[in-house]
Amino acid sequence: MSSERRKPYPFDQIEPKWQAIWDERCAFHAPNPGETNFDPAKPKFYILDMFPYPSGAGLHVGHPEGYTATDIIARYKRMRGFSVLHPMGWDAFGLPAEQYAIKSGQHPAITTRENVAKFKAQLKRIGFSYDWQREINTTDPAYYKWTQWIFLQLYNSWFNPKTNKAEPISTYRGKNPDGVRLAYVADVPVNWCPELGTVLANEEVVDGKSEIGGFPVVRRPMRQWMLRITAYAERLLNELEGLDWPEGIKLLQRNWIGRSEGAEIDFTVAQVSNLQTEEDGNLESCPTIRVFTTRPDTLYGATYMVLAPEHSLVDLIVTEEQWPAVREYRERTARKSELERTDLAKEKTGIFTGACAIIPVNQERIPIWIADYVLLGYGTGAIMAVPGHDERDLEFARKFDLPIREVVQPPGGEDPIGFIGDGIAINSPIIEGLPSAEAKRKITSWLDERGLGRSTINYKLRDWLFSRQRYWGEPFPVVWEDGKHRALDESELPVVPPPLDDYKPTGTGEPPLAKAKDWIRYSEKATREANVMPQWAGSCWYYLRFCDPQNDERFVSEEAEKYWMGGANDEARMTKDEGMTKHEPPGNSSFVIRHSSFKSAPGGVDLYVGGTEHAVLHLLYARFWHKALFDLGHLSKPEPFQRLVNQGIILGEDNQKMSKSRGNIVNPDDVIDQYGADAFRCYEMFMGPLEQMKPWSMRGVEGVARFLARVWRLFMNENQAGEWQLSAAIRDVDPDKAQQKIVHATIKKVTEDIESLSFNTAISQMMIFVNAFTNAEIIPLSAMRTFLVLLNPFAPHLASELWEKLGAKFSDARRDITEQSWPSYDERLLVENEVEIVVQVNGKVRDRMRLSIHATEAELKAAALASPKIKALIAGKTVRNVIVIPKKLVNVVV
RNA sequence: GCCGAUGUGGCGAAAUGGCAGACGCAACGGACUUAAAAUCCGUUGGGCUUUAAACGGCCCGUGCCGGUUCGAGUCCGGCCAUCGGCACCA
Repeated sequence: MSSERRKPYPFDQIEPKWQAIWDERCAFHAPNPGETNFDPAKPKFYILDMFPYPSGAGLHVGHPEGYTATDIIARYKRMRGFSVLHPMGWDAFGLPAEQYAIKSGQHPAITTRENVAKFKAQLKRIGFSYDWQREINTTDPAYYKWTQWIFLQLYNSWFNPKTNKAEPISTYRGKNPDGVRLAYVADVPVNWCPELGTVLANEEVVDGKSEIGGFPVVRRPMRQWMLRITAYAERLLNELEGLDWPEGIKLLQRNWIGRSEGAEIDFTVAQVSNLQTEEDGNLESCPTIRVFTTRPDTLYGATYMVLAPEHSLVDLIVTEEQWPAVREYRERTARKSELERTDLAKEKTGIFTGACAIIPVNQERIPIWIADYVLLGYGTGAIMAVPGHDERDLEFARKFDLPIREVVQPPGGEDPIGFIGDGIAINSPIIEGLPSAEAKRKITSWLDERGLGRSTINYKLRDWLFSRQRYWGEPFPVVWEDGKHRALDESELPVVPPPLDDYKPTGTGEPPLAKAKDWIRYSEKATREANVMPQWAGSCWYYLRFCDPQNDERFVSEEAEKYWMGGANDEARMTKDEGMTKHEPPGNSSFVIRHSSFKSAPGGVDLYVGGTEHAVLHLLYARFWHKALFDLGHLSKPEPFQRLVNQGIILGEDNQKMSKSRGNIVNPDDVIDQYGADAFRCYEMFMGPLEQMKPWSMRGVEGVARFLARVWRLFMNENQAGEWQLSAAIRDVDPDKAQQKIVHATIKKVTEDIESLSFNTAISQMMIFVNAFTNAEIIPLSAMRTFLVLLNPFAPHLASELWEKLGAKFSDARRDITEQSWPSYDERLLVENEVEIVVQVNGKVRDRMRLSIHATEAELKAAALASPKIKALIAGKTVRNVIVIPKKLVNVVV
């Protein structure tokens, strides 16, 4: 462009100016207890964004969506007298920096530093009111020292089933403490990704390929660090209840945890050819196979049994003649990658072992098969197959021509074969004629009495695979000596990884750190653990560190934790919000801050905003760590995040997901260059409901920018010389009645809409306000001041500047707008004397009339029936009913 | 297959069971201007109709079908479509 287009208002000067002022004054620093300026009378409010991974690509418009929402609330809450904790940091360990290091040889720390600087500059440009003194970085040794410390807490504790909580390992009385630690070592079949040279967690594998990069993944057994999250399955499930999270997210977590009630049943193996060689002289005690089932009432319907191919008893029971086929099958399944296993899910495969099992209730013999549709990791890795009442078993039985037996009579009289619901037990002597629920109970206790089974609860949730064969992550504070692991002492933290000449994976599964020969050697006898922690580790507890980010004595001081994450302040917060008008949109309860729940709120962070992609993993892992630390007495509440809100994805202008390949990515910097940060913020919020997916539109940004320019021109005129000066129309006079009304209506609407996170409609109301004043000859100062305060959370630079301009002319100005308190409204000023009443005939609007709001039902009815239009419509018909809704409408039914 | 979310003008959307489409975009018309941009004012769901023109009047309309109700975008039942998650979990 040859000549720069004139800006509709000078945002390019205003915005950097105020950002510099805020920075210089540390305007948004939240003091901790004990710090000067700390005001114990103020209730706290902890509002948190999911901190980003600072990628080389920089910020995209999706990031600031949630960040803008939280910034509005943070600014609003401050103006309502809260002490607001609103921090930002960097989740900076991760693969991209490491892969760049592999290519360039540059240490990932350098890449990370550059990317962080870029992200931070971009965020600052948007004018977010973060407390930058609390900035943290997961790759900073001062930070990950405490990540390692938390690992030590897990390592040094166990889950006591009697107390249902974690306790120091010293309270464990058993023989094998290493078998019960919350952090333990196990040889597990893992998802090995040869391309990345690392192991991936199940959830990092999508369709048999790595989530990052899309490389093929195969199963391979390896020694790994695991975290015993399964010990917390029950609590992670039950304690969801007290959280103000979207129901959908809670459901996702419930399904992920996957609790199911059922029974374990022991089956004796009937023919054991190899037993003699395996266990000499102990022929009497035949092995038993334990199965898990949710339908013990279908025990009589079991016609065969299936073990997972990797099941340890397979070797023991397989017969001589079946041995080659079984071995071949096992090798074939082991070779299958995850991808093939899911792809081939359509067709069931399996092989007979030659052995038989005995049904404990009737001594009947059934064949034992192995098949990969039975998973080793779930239940006992073995099932009793009831093809009559299970789809998978039915498919398998039909393919291999195994018998099918009916043992449940469906209630509706449909075909029992393939019926999987509850019905009446048939062909089942012990429970004959009982409904399924009762039959389950009876047969389970029958088995229990005879030591043949027991009721059990199973979870889909698996223990957390916690080690990675990478460089750019937290090293474990662990050494190995004589094949045994040993934790380092707290005093040896942080364990800092050495720089390497070459960050390439070794390809053998050995982590890159193994190359650092000097570092690995811990002492004469001991060597360091060479694995590192996964990226989740740092993000599992960052919200705690924000409470006290510089502490080098503790991961967070007790006092700070208690204040920001604790409940001591709940009362005060409630009182503070009493008297505020709230409306609860029905069926949308997740939108509303439920102040009534504060008293018993289990969570510490008051509002946590981020994307749905973290619905299970991050949120579940963080809850797990939080509970363990809570059990060990380090935290005051059992849950980390009281209220959770997910922002929706922002699509490109073409309604497609933004991506490089589609070329539809919108860069926030470009938007801000052209329209300013305030317009960018307001547009992000004006697009639609926060939680909804919605497409970007540059035209839409323009519209919002136009609104802000109208705000500017409401206050400012251009003089002959083309300079902006405060409008002479603004005078210190009382607003008239109509103006009064719109001021208070706007306070009410904006306040309620911020509380319910309906930012789009709050902005609409402010547009209505501005439209109403645009052509006023005299603009009352007080109305403008109120308006600027309402606008401030949304467009803080513009509001600050105009507030300052008003202050320069009118001596009543008191400090910056950020220090003003939020206005309250007077409901009485919103009430009109007269109101329009709609008159309907059979539910259709036929007339309207203006009546006093005090008109009685009888008066309304009379007025409606007296209307000429209505008279004409109901002429010759009998009025059957008249419904009167005071202040609203009259419906005449004929 | 299972679970969840969503479906309203040309577009983004709004609507405690009570006037569907607030607010914004786009479009069109007007004012200002030598002109354009910017700005300001107005019109704008579809169809039919009265009229010289205007004012008006009527019908239809919130994915589809049904129900509850004086009254349904909203509540209930059944379907369809799109998006997201899970996927042999016994």
